[in-house]
Amino acid sequence: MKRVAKKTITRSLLYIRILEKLIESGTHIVSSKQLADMMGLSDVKIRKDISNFGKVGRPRIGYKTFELKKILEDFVLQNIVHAVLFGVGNLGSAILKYPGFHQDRIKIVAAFDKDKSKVGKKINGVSVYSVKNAVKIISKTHAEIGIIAVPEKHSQNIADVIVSSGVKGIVNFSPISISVPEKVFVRDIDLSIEFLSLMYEMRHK
Amino acid sequence: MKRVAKKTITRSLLYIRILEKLIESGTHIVSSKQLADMMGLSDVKIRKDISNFGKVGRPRIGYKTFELKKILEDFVLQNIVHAVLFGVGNLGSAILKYPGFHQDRIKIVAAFDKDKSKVGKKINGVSVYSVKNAVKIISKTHAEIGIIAVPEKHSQNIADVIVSSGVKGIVNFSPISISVPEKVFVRDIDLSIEFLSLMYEMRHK
DNA sequence: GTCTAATTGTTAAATAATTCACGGATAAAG
DNA sequence: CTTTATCCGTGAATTATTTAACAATTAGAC
Repeated sequence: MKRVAKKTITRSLLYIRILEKLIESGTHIVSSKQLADMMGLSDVKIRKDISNFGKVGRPRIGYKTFELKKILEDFVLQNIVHAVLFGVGNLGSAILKYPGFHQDRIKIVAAFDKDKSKVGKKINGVSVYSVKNAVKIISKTHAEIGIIAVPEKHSQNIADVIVSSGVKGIVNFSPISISVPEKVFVRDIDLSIEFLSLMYEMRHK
Repeated sequence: MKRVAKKTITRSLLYIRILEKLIESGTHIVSSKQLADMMGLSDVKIRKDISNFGKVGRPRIGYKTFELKKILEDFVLQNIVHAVLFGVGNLGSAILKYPGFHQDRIKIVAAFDKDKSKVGKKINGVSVYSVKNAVKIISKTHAEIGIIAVPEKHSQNIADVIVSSGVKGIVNFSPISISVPEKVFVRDIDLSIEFLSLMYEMRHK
């Protein structure tokens, strides 16, 4: 199978989401231009992206929303993703309650915190456990992704715990780069950097 | 002035943060290799990035931490960034309390919510106002960035408010693309997409 | 002072992503 | 049945980014 560009993958996930909305609203056909307008992209980029997955559109008509969604899903999604969260502070709690995960295909199956007063509680239906039990619970829940939302000074420590549990994917919200074995993939979500780089862009264009 | 690559900018912001830590810990000199190890990058990429801003290192020695930080700051940062937040729900509250903004150069100067029970309160020192007063307060506080953390169905509406207030930068946390005039810059932070694209990467490498 | 090893800075090559240009398909009109 | 306007798919060109290769510099050893 041909290698698909990373950016094509993330855009395809967005296409799927828009297609879901279109289908829900009863739209059966959509053109690349219409999709482009909805997403603020160029139509040719959308056609190019889709072309990675076969010839699915019809000239003079467009794409069948349901069919296109199905094809994109087959290529870029798999089953529901199970994740565990480390750190039930302000950010961690917000993540547990984030509504986007429900409609989408992400399920947080357990949360961990050092704070004993939080352990044993449930937040948005997710139980909070002691970090000590993390490895055991991760293997029991078949979690595939670990989320780091602990204070910066504990991030590397938690990363080590996640790695030792065998999980191969980490979403890191702390503003520090964690070091992990090569086979473990990390996504850094760094709020400050987003703001500051946006500011740079605003100044320089 | 020569155009600097977008990715170089975001990495430079990370360099600044690491340099701050090094300076704080009393480190005066650092090599590109050391920086690279700390950040999980290649040393040549770091030298290439820095070379955009002049010849600042010394062969056989490395970079003076303070000097390098100063030079990077001069190029990629400006004064403190003032932002306003729309939506004081779970995510919005977490953003208001996010500790990374304090050390870094971002200050949230006001928050807005539709919910009357929230208006008038202060969260982490930031006052919550009615959305009706947004334009007025934005101009008074000289905010440069608007943050959208409202439920998806109100995102476009809030984006319009932000645009009408003259703000030229938006950080959008809602999982929907907002449409704004060309002169307004948007950063989408989409949690679901991060998880799902990470999952794709894990499967395909 | 000379040599050596380490480290920067830079040009060139390779890779990745986007945009352009246009051929091909086809629905709809007449 | 023919024409026409529209929309998809794609190879080529362009632009952006990373990686490789190596020349230049210099601190430190002797």
